[in-house]
Amino acid sequence: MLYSFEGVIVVAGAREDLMAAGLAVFDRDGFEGATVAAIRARARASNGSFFHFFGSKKKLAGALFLEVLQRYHAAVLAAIDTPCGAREGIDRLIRAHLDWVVNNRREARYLFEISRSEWSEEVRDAQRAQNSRLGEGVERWRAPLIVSGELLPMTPVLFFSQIIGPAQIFCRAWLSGRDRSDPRLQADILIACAIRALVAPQSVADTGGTP
Amino acid sequence: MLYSFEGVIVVAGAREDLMAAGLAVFDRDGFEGATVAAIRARARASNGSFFHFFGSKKKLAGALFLEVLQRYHAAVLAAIDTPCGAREGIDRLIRAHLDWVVNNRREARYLFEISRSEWSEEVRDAQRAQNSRLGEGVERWRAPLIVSGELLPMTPVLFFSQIIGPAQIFCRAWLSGRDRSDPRLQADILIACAIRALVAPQSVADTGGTP
DNA sequence: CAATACTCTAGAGTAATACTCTAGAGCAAC
DNA sequence: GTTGCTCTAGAGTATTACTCTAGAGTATTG
Repeated sequence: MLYSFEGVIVVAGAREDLMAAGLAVFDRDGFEGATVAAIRARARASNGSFFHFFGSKKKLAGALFLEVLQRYHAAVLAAIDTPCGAREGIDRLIRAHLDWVVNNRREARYLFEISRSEWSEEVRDAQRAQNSRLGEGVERWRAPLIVSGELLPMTPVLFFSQIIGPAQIFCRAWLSGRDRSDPRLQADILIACAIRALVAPQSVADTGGTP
Repeated sequence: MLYSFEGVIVVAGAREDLMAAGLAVFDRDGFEGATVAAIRARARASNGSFFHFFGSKKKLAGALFLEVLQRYHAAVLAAIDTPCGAREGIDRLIRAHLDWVVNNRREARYLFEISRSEWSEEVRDAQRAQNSRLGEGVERWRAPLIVSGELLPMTPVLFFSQIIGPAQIFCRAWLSGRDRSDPRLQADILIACAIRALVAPQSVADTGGTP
């Protein structure tokens, strides 16, 4: 079913309702606690509909995972779609990650906490494809900066691990409720550490680091 | 039941058998796929025994989580129990983490992949207590190095996020099977990045970095 | 229009499984 | 011997993921 809402084309229908309901129920009850009945009820869909669109609870979870992953990647890529230097890009990437997690808590909780890695091959392949597309996007921004000597040379995964890894420690603590303080409060210091780890020394001196 | 095996006192019995069986079955089938029947069968314990010791499947999982967490923390703390400088300590901490994950794949998979944060308050409190004990241990090593100016001053959690965060990206990819290559291959470069992020600049020059 | 095929809805029924309950064996204390 | 406690045993129950059959709605084709 297609209709427009406030000028934007919106896709709705039982399938989309079920996925939205799934996200909500997974967030409230966790993966184990979430029952198909609860998801069906929230989406006002019959049992037949549920198993027509998704063959199982796990397949719904897999479809949801890929959709949320896509939205997350889009948010990260959007941070560096306009050209910028090494420090500026690192700043934007880390802030994009923190912002997305805080502004999309439900989705982030699902992506990083609730969803398990017991996906089917199909889902895993799609995940790999998504990951490499994200990698390519980041590389388009990063490669020239390695050539110009602003960024230290390293593998794409290692670079990403330095950007996202430390931030994720705070995000996971916040998402699980273990820590109440907004992870964005750590943005400045996380960025400073990442710049020291990733930006070439002379470049640090050039642009003038914090005194 | 207590008996000694090769000179070491070993505790065994239905409770321990069930926990070991739980770890094995969770590793093989994931949390969802693991059935109480499978765990019981592997431990050769009756249904009554299972629910006598652990009131539910989740409580077994919680007990297992705390036990594995304790072993992991012990391994990390052991890395810095003998005095050492900033660079040496960072090196040891990162290697200890990577080594533990690779040498205890089952436990690591359980800790970082399978077990989720849907624990009871009791388990979460115990987790917090464990975490702060780890934090204290790390601080005993770190505090003097901040005073002496070798390490940059920052909060304990931020420091830990820089040590563990990037390494975890590789460990999770390896644990999930997404990436086959041994995460320990990244040790040197992860350590180099962490040193740039955490060690005071003059100290970097002093000790002579890799050319 | 009629016939057909296809998508989706509906809900009763089934099999699996986490958990409960009652009974009792083994053992220690007194 | 009796009592009390810990642990074992397994039959029974309630929940829940999933299957199956039937049919309504809708597009397609002759």
